[in-house]
Order: sequence, then structure tokens, then C-alpha cells
Amino acid sequence: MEAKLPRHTVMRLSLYRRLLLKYRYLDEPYIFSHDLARMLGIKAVKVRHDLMQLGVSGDRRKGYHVNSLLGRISDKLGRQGEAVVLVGMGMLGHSLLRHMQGSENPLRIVAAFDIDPGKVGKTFDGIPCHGIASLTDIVAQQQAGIAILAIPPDDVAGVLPLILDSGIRGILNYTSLHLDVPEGVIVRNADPMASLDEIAYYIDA
Amino acid sequence: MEAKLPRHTVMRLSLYRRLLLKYRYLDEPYIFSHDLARMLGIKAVKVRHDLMQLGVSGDRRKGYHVNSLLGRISDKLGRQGEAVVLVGMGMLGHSLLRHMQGSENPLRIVAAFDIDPGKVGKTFDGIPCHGIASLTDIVAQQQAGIAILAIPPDDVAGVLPLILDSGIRGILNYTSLHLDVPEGVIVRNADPMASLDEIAYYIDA
DNA sequence: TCATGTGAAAGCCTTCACAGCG
DNA sequence: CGCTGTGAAGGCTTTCACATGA
Repeated sequence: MEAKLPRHTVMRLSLYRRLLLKYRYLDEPYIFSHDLARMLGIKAVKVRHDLMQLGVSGDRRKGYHVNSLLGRISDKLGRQGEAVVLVGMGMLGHSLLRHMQGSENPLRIVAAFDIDPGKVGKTFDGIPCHGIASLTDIVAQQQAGIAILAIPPDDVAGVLPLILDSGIRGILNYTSLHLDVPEGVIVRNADPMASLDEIAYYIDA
Repeated sequence: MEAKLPRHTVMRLSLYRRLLLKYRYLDEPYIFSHDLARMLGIKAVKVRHDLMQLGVSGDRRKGYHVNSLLGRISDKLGRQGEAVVLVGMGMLGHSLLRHMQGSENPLRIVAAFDIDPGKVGKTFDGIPCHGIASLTDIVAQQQAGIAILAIPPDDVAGVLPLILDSGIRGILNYTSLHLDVPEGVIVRNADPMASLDEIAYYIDA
């Protein structure tokens, strides 16, 4: 895990993987860059450049070998079983959990947390919900590296420090606030509003 | 609405707007690019370049006038009251709805849709839920331009054509599938998995 | 001096153009 | 030919460097 791939390539590898997992059911052992591209709405040359970075080679007559490709992509993307915790089991958190559990997913959600005592101790879709106070212990114990943050904005100031102390190195942020994190922790924002604003701008163009 | 702004600038304008709306409560009429930048975790020069595109000017001693800035940003971003429909009132759709309704939001969610007859006719957080069959009529009647798509993957093939026929020009896609849309319709993907995969890759770097 | 305003450089990503091979 | 493989060009975004003005 040393050779850094371009950021956009990483995002697409994730798409390729999911698509190939479905494609595998067709019992078609090979796929053309062109077909992969069409199914994702991108250009074939972009697919080939991405796969070039992985060091995989295609066969000029048959295309790329699906299983080899899947293996190579999964090698390069984060470890298969990386443990993820879900912070905030409100309606959004719960629906994200269900969404994850329902799909073929290389990451494992290992625990959920909430401040509502009515939720602590219960199990949601097979995942136990703990109080925020036990976050540090459980993250350490499960060796979780990623947190999904789905709490109300007012709770962020109180909860973020606990997450950072726990050793979490990546956060998928569903709140509308900017998270101030130390160097080395990475944040990806998933708040719907910015996306909607962007769409609203471009549909009037 | 003709002068096209750079794509990343548009996304940031949305962030500036939300931040400034909160900042306004401080009764501080001016703000420095440097402060705006710090609160969002970006560089001040990026903020100034963005604001340059809007044609606003700051005062060298006081910074930018907050209310003028807000006005100019809202002018440039999509029309204030753009109507949005929510397709899919499962747990994810419902939580997105609640998330939107709960926050200061320049876009209006005007209707929801689901295939489940048990949901049709009910009202969720003040928004009526209709059957998919009436999507075309209601979108036309409300002049909605944007749809949020939060349905199971298996339903996409059946529902997407209805959305495209209805005149929707922008889709925020929460499904894991690539949406094949005609030129002129814009799609932004919000599926959590790709973001998680990307995070998982970078935390091991 | 400190903040804005701005052209130019640097960096990153996509697309083009074409070589090479079955 | 049609596909893969790949350097180079082109476009977009960020960052640098510095002019300007209170």
C-alpha cells in the first residue's frame, strides 16, 4: 500500500469492482474496457488508463479477465475487511446502516453509537448500539479505522473529539458542518445540500 | 444565468452561503476571506478567486460585506425556490426528507413518491406521498426540476423512464447504479459505498 | 503592515492520437 | 480492422507571487 493512485482513479476502481461483481454472474470470463466504460457512462480510454495504474493487462482479443481484475482492484483498494463504526443512529444513521448491510460490501460495520439512552443496548439490523462513552474502547477493540458520522449539527462539537481520540483515521461526514481534524485524518463530506445546490445551478444553464 | 462558473466554485458557493447564513447571527457585518477559509478548511486565496468570479469586491480593511455577499451568491446559484421531488420514501428517503426539512434550505421539497400502496396518500413531515404513476403530472404541475432518487436498485429500470419523461433535469442519485440519462439531464451520485472505499484506500497510505 | 485582487505557474485529470499486436 | 497500451496535448483547479491600496 505505497504506490498512491490518483484520487479519481480510486473512486472509479470502487465502481469497477461493484460492476464486475455483478458482471461475474454472467459467466463471461472477459470484459472489454469499452463495455465497462459504457455501463458506467465514461470513456473507454479512461478505464484503460485506470487499469494501467493497477498494472493489469488485457488481452487484445478478449479484453480483461474479470476475476484477475477483481483480485487486483481489491488488492489495491483498502483492506477487504476494514471495520467501520456508525456514529448516530437516528433515522439517517439507521437507513445508512440498512443500505450497507443490504449490499455486497467489502467493509464491515461493526458497531453503532448514539447518545439516546433509549437506543443504547438495542440491536439494529444485527448491529449493537452503544453509548457514545464507550466509543473509544470499542473502536480500539475492533480496530475500526473509519467512522460514518450521522448526528445533528449541535452534537458535533461534543462527539468529534471522542472520535478523533479513538484513533479513527477516516470520517464519512453526513453533517452539514466542516470537521476540523488533524493532519492524517481524512474527511469526505456527504451532505446532500451542496449536491442539490450544484444541480440547481447547472439545470438552469 | 449564462456566465458559467467553474464547477468546484459552484460547490463552494453553496458552502459559503450556509456558513454566512450562520455568521449573520453574530451581527458582524463584514468577514475576511481568511476567516471564511479557516472555517471551511480551505485557503483564503481560493475563497478570493471564487468571489472574484462573482464580481464582488471586498474592503481591504474590513473584508467582504456579508449581506452583499449572500445576495450575490444566491443570485448566482440556482433559483431560490427551485422545486424538488423525492422519489422513494423508504427509510433513506424519509430520513433525507427530514434532514432537508430541518435545515435552512433554499430548495423546496414539494412532493414524495413511492410504489408501496401503504405509503401513498400519507403525509411525511408535511410532504404528501403519491403513487409513482402520478409523477409526471405532479412534476409538471409543480414545475419541479430536480429529483432525489432513493429507491432499491431493482426498481430503477422501471422508475427512471418516468422521471426522464416528466421533464426533470437534475437527479441526485442515491442508488448504487449508473443512471443512463439523455444529454441535458445532469446526475450527481451520492451512493455511500464509493466514498467509503475511497476513505479506506487513503487511510492506509 | 495586512488584506484584497490577479496574472502566471504548477499540478492534476481527461482526452487525443497513434503505435502495436492478434 | 478492433482492441489494448501509452505518451502528449488540452483543460480545469489550486497555489504561488506580487501589485495595490488603506
